[in-house]
Amino acid sequence: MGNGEKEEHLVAYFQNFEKHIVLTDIEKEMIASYLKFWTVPRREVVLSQGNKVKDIFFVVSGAIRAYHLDSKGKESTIMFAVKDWWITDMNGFAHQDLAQVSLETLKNSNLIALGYEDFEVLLKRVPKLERFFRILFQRAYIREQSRMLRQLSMDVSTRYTAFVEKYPNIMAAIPQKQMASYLGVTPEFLSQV
Amino acid sequence: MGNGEKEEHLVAYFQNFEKHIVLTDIEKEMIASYLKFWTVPRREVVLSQGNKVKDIFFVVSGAIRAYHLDSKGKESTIMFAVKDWWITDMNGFAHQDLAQVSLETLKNSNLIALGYEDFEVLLKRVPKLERFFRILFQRAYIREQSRMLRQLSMDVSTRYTAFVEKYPNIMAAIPQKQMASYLGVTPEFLSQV
DNA sequence: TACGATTCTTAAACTATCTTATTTTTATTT
DNA sequence: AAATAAAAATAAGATAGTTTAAGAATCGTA
Repeated sequence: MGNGEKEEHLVAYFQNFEKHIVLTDIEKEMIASYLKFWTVPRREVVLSQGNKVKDIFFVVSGAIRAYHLDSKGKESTIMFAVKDWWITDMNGFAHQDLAQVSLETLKNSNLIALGYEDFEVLLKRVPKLERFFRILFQRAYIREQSRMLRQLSMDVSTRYTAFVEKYPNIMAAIPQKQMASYLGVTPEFLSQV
Repeated sequence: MGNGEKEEHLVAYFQNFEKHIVLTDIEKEMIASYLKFWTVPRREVVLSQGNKVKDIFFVVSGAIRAYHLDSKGKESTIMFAVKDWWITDMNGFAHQDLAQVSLETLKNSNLIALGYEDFEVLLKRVPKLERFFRILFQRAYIREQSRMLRQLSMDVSTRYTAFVEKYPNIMAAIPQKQMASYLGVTPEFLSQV
């Protein structure tokens, strides 16, 4: 990847921060020095269930899915991330534990990775980032809670419709099979619905 | 409520902050000046679905349940909070929207309430709090994501066992009926399990 | 401590969703 | 463009969870 391309990706990265906080050029430089730029082909696993979680990823372009594989081989999709989303196994990342999910690209993707130690260092050196991630996690929490509410109170077809309305761009990026494992039903049943 | 009692509750409040950050006496005083001390009897609704969400609550003692009521009258329990937990309708609170859930005490409870405007002001005046709430929401996000994983990948009895192991103290505080509406099954079925 | 209200249990009939298997359609690679 | 692999649709029998209803146990308040 050329340097010009990296610059482009950095712009997207900082635009994301600047939705909630204002960074000086010096702060941006400092942050940039910790980042890793990944170019990943379609269907590649960037984090494997059972392994230590090293990084949190920002999706510059492409799409990623987080899924869990249980002992019977059943897949459960925990999350999708497209352009401008952050994703990792948050439990493993925050507590430096093993991953409960795998992360796999759905398309050729450009990611920006930030290691756990570097994340912690950056929060200390650029305290403004605490605010950014406070808002990010607050929103993530709200999203998950809303999802659980839909899961408990709506039937499959209503849940499907709600998801499509809320995230049309994600919808477009994924096969129905994975949608089913996100909604908690079999692909065969979703197909009928 | 006497002033000595309020002092006691404040101690619990600040001990909670001090799990993640260190506050000076001046900061504590400033924070305290924004707080509201509520004493609420059992089975009282402190936030009603459809109303504006004014406060975020810290549970000093007692227990609270957050539940949603759908058009068919079916209850879905979104969350329980016992001693030392924070609770509100986070979506309504953060976006100053209407509540999607009601909050009801399960026992006589002592709560500390913080209004939305005051919450925002405090984050500006005591920026350390951004770190505290970043960690709080990060953990809340992890919790919700783990719950969804259990919901998708485990059957009812495994989910029940997992919950009891994870939150034995919450378990003790709630009727099985409400547990069922948290797990997403009927009380009759949970009873068989 | 006793009354009324709430919660828990049990059971039978019912329904939504799952499983498995087969066919058709759509993507991806050669 | 053909060949191959993956995904979606369809259908029938199996199962997990629901509904309804009635009796037993427990809890909270008088």
